[in-house]
Amino acid sequence: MKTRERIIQASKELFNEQGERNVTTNHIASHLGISPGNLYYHFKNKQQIIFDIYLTYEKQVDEQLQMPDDRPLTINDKLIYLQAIFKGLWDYRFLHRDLQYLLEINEELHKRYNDFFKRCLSRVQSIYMGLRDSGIIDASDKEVRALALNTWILVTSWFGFMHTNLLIEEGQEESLELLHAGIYQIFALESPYLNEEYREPVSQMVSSLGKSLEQIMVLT
Amino acid sequence: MKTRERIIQASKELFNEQGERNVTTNHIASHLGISPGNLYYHFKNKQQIIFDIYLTYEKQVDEQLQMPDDRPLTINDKLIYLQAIFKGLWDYRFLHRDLQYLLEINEELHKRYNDFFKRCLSRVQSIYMGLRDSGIIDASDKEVRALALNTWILVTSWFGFMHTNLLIEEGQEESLELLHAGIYQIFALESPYLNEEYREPVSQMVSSLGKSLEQIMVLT
DNA sequence: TCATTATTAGAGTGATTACTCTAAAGGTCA
DNA sequence: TGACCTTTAGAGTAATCACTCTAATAATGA
Repeated sequence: MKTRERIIQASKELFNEQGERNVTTNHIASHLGISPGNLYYHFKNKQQIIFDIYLTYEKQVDEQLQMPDDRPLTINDKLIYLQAIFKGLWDYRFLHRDLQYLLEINEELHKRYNDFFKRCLSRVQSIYMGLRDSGIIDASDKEVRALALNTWILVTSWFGFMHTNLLIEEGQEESLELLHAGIYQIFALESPYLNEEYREPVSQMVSSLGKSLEQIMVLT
Repeated sequence: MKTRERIIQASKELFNEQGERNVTTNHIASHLGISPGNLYYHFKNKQQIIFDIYLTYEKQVDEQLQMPDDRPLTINDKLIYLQAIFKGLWDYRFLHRDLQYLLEINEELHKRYNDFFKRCLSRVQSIYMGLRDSGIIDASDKEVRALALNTWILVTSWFGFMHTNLLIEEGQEESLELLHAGIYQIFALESPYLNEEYREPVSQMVSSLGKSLEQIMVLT
């Protein structure tokens, strides 16, 4: 792998594990066994590394939120959306963790993120409207808009919430379990709008994923 | 006001306005026109200032979430809860903004916050159960628990969301408007569980508060 | 009044950090 | 081979920050 690419990869991992604030450019360089000079040959500053990581994140989410244009949405589609989005959030969790600061110090990133947010919100709304067209949920346009926004906030805040409110160590096993708990919470958000005939199958599907947060919290 | 109290006040304001990361102890001291030595005479370090601010926040929320033990809950109670909580969140918004980092560097704070969270979640559940006892909402225990958790996450993430996704300046007018939009979103969260006869009055009450986020976002 | 304690000023310090500069090494191609 | 461009090393630097130290001043109380 090219040095530039290695820097992006390593930075992403270190930022995720330790938080952007705790990872210096010298840390990144020494983690890769390269010199600070080399790092700054490839990136003009730390912000640019972050910006480049963000671009890969944005691209990934944009692809994940595509709607199938040839067929109606199913409840399984919804599950796949959520799993993909939560996985992406996990892989780039430092972004949402330090978002306020990162946007504050980089206006270009802030603008770009704002456009991204609007696009995402619109997509989430479309997904819920797609589910309505498929007869899976029943909600007014106004309800769909409020639901989409609440979904967005909940999803993007999920790992932050987990980290602050439960004593989480960085372990694959646990993170996966808590990811499922996040999906569970999102389904709880939309479940009141589910049409009668879909309640049981959706409930089955969600509970087969893993533990709910409720179940996890009893244990901790 | 005593110097110690002035330090707490000024720190809280500066942290809120600029973020804890951007406010140094020297900033705080010079903002108050006192020497760094003086500041460190009253507090052994920056963490202790934060901890003391946190304690006032915790105390305030604990008081706000008391249930009336002599009468059933009304929809107006719910509104008052939300207004108080959102106001408190605004007054201490730096805490939730930098929560992950702040808990990470101070184990005592982390433990204390964890207890606080559990207590709050339990209170929010009680409030929803109180509303159920009053015949205002209709939801199973399981639904109430999921609803309470989603409410908590949404509320504590609200100002962070606002700051990152809308281009907000620090102005009283705007902040108040966005506070109302937050209340609007929370009511959207619980509205599916409202009993038929309360839908109209609640909807009236909420819309009389101010603009929804939807209305605000069109303008920006 | 005077001794004692509480409060304050302000210069200073060691550690950290983002980033720079120069020169060397490696690769490419005529 | 040798000219030229790309990549790398690594010492260094200016700025910043949390915090310390000493001595002066104010408050308190016998």
